[in-house]
Amino acid sequence: MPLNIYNSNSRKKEVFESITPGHVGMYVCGPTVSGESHLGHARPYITFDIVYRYLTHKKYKVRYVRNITDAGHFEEEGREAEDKVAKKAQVEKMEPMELVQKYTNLFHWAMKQFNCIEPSIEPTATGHIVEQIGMIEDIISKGYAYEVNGSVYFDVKKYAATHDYGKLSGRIIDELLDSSNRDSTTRDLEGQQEKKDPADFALWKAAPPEHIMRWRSPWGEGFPGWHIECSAMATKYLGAQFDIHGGGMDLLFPHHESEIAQSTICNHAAPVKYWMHNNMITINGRKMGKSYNNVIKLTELFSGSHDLLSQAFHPMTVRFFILQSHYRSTLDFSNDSLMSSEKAFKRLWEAYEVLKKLSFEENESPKDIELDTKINSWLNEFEEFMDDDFGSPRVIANMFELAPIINSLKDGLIANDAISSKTLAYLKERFTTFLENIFGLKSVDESNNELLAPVMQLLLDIRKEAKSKKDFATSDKIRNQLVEMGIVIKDEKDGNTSWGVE
RNA sequence: GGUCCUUUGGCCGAGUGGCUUAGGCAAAGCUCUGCAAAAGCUUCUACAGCGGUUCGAAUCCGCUAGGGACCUCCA
Repeated sequence: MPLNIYNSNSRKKEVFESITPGHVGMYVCGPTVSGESHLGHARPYITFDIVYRYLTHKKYKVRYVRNITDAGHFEEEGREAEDKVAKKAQVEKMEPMELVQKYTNLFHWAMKQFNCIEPSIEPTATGHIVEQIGMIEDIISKGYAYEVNGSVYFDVKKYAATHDYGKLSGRIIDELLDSSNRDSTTRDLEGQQEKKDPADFALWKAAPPEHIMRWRSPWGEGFPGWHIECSAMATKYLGAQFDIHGGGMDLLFPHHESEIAQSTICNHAAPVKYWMHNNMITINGRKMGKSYNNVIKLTELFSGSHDLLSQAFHPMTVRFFILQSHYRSTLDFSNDSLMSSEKAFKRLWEAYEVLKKLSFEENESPKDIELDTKINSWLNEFEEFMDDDFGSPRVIANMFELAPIINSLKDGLIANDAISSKTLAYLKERFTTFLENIFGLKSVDESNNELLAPVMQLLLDIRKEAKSKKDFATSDKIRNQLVEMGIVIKDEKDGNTSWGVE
C-alpha cells in the first residue's frame, strides 16, 4: 500500500508521490525564538519528526528544512503590533541577538528531550535577508507589489484576479477584499492607510527609529515581512517546487496563503505539492492563551512547576501522549490525561523490554495457528495504518493488543511453541522499527547506572536468601526502603526479581 | 457577524455505510503470590438531539444545540 497523505490544499487524502523519485523536500515552519517554547510547540515538531522518520523508513532521502524565525515579525494575542524581540530586549536589557540565542538554545534543548531528529538545514531569517530582498524585488518587477513610504506590500487584489488566493485556507476572496464587510475585530493597525487594499500584506516594512532590528534595503532601512521569510528559505533550499510543507493549522491563514502567493509570482508555479497541518492542543478544553493563564512552557512541563500540573512529566510521556491521537485532531491536554499516558507508556515499554529478551527454539509450525495468524495480521497493520495519513493511534492500539500476548509468552501462560519463531522474530523487528525508529520513543528508565546495577544485584541476592529462609522481615525491609528511594522491585513468576527507577 | 472544523462510554481517545461501536486510564471481581507490585483473565459499553437518504448509519444529507479554530498584514 502506498503512503497516503491528507493534503490541506485539496482537503482529501492523496497518494504520495515525490517530485523527484526517491527524494523528498520538506519544509516545516519553525519557532519564533522570542520566548520559551510551550506545550503547543511540541505538537508540530513531534508530528513532523514522525513524518520525517516515516519517509526515511520508506527509503526516501529527505531534506528536512525547518527555519528559526529570529527577526521581528510575530503574531501575538492582543494583536498589538510590536516587535517582540526588540521590545523584550529593552525590558530585559539584552541585545536582541542575545535573546534570540538564548531561546534558540532552549528550543534545541527541548527538541533533544523529545528525541526529535535535527532537521537537515535550519536556516535563520536574519541569515537570509539578502534572499528575501531579492525575492521582493522580483515580485515588484513583476508588478505584484508596490512601495509606500519605505514599506513594500503585496498586491492581493491583482494577484487574486488571476490566481486562487484563499484556496488553501478556504477564504472567500471577495470578502477579504470587501473592506465594508469587516467588523470590529479588524485591527486598526499603523500603516493600514498606506496600503492600496486592507487585504494586502507587507513584504518589507520600514523601521521606525526606535526599532532595533533593521537592515538596509532598496527601500530604506527596515525589516522583512513575516511571510517572505519562509518563501525565500524554502525556495533557496528546496527549489521552486517541493513536496511537503508542514506547520500548525493556525498558520494556514494568512501565513501559508501568502507564501503560496509570493512563491507563485516568483517561480511561476505553486510551490508545494502536499500541504500538511497539525491540529492544535487545547488545555482543559480551552485554547492556550495568556488570558486563560494556561500556557505551559516545556520547562514547566518537564519539571512539574505549573499550577495545572501535579507532577513532572517525562518528555517521552508527552511524546507518547501526542502520538496517541491523530495529528489532525485537536488534542485536549490535562494533567489527568498525561498521567494516564504515563502509565500506558510504561506498560507498553515494559512489554517491549520483555519482548526483546524473549527467545525460544526454532519452530516452523505454530501450535496455535489462529493466534499466530492474528499476531501477523496486527503487525502487518502497523505499516498499513501509518500509510493511511500517519495513523499512529491505531498502531499503538495494536501494540497494546500484542502486549498481553508478549507478557503471557514470558510467563508461560501461552506456550512458546504456540507461535512460530518466524513470527516472534517479526514481532521483535516490528516493535523496534515502529516504537524506536519511527515513533522515536525511548526508555524513560534512568537506571542504566554502571555503579548502581551491581549494588542492586547484591541487595537482591541478599533479599533472595532471606526469602528462602522465610525471613520476610528482612526481605520486606529491603523492598520497602528501596521504594522510599524511588526504586521498585518486582518478584517475577520465574523466581527472579526485576527492578527499576520510578 | 463570516468561513471552516468538531461533538464517541467515568476520563482520554481511534475508527468505519453492515465484519467486532479500537486502544489506554480509572473502577470492580477473579487467578497467581509469604505479602506487595507486576502480569493474566473477566466485567462495566458510548457514538449530542431531531429528521431524512438507505435493505442497513455512530459512519452520508439537513436542521437544532454545545465546543473549537481562523478572520491578516508588521508590532
